[in-house]
Amino acid sequence: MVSDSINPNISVDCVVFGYDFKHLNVLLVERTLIGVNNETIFSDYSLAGNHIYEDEDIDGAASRILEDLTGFKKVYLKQFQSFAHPDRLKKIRDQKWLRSIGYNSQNRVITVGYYALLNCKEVTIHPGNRIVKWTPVEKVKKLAFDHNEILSNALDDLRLKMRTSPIGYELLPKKFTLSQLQKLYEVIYDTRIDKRNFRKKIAKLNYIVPLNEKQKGVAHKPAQLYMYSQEVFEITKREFFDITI
Amino acid sequence: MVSDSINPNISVDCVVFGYDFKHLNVLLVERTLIGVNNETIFSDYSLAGNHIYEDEDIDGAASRILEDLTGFKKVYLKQFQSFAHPDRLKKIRDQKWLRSIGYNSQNRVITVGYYALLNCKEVTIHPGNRIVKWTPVEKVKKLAFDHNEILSNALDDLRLKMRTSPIGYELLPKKFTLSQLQKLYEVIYDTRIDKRNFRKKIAKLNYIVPLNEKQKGVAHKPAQLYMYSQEVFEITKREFFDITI
DNA sequence: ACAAAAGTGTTCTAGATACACCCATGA
DNA sequence: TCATGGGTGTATCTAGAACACTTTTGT
Repeated sequence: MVSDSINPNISVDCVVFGYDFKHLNVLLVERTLIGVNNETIFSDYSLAGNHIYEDEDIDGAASRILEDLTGFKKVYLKQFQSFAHPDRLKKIRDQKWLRSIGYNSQNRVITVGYYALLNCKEVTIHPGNRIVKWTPVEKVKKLAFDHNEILSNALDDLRLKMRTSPIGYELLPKKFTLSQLQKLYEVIYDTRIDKRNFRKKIAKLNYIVPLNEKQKGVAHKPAQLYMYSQEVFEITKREFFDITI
Repeated sequence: MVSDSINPNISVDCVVFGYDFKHLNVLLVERTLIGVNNETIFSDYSLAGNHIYEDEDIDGAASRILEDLTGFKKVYLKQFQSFAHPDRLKKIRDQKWLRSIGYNSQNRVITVGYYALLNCKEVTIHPGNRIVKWTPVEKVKKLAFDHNEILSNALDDLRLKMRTSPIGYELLPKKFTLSQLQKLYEVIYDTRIDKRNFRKKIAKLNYIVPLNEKQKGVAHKPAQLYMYSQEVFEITKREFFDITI
């Protein structure tokens, strides 16, 4: 399928967002530079990213990188922005790192940013030989390259996109409760929502479908489970005109 | 400032939108391939685009391309999507064209898509030695390369963006009437809006400021002129939570 | 029996929609 | 004086906001 020649000028970076019912997390990959005497020169984190193959589409490259790192395929993945500042890989530690892994550190590299949405509890990460960790987005420290900027723009785009399309469900398990959905909005927009008003609003959306099933094994009244139906959404959505600002 | 070495793998394409109070137009550049006997092999249109210089940022490259073509600088310009399909330049006529202008037609090229917003009546295009024309977006025929796809995605992004940020004003002159603004929304969303309701809505937006000035020289009651104030918008905007779908 | 989250209704306010006539100007 | 687009108000309906108690389960 894919040739073994990579394009040295084009890479893809994936911001992998995962929701665990408490925080919005991002999946970070450890980057540790070891010196000749086996000492650690530095250790920090980066987003999941890599160069693309010459005969590979970028959407395909993004899924490949995600599958490589996590072991699963069917994940919501959206291209949101490209980053191409000539100096984006020119910080000293980034240059050292690039040379250590055998790259020509003088190459101009444009990276295409994607974000992935998934539910932490529904998936298991198979990181191969890399060390990865989930970090709540508000606790992320200084990352490799321009990855803080990439993360921050991904978050902005996610917040915007969630207001105009039903993508929040990608961060939840197939079957979810209304409280889990409400908490998701509260976490992403850092706000509080009234439970009764929220439920009235959701009740009007016919693409959020109640199932004949309740939560089990919880130490309180078990909640009704719901699913999101893409099919119902497609059929019932309508164009609207609104100057929301 | 800018070195003379271009990056053969990275280009920028600008979708230049212009509003003329009747249509949303896009600026197209003629592409004519002339044979050895001076016969026209084909003639069609493309978006405004070019490769970037090695030491140039892509935002800078986009403004440069826009300035080259139109002769003006201060234009709203937004990156919206990158296009990187391996076969995007592989159609026969595109290959012929690339060879005729001295490019290696086998190069893999990723292009970063931008759109520009301006008012046709407020600007004069200085296209240099190129032939350009404004075309209403709904009348655009088959374009060069993957430019129809780029245009169509730019339009989708513009329609989405206009719902959540005040960018429509970039398509109007500095001073505009409420009817011109209403018509803009009607054209872009292909819809009809009730005049009284529209005006009530606008009246609530304090960043659309009435001026002490009216239209002149029109064969009917002259309209009140308004301006958009970015400054007022920045100060009065507030975050909002909304599941609009 | 207690702790924990689920689930539910009413009142008030604000915004959306539908709709028709008079006004100021240039030709 | 006519043609053209500018400008205005009311009544109805729908959606948003504020607010507190009972229910069901596991421990």
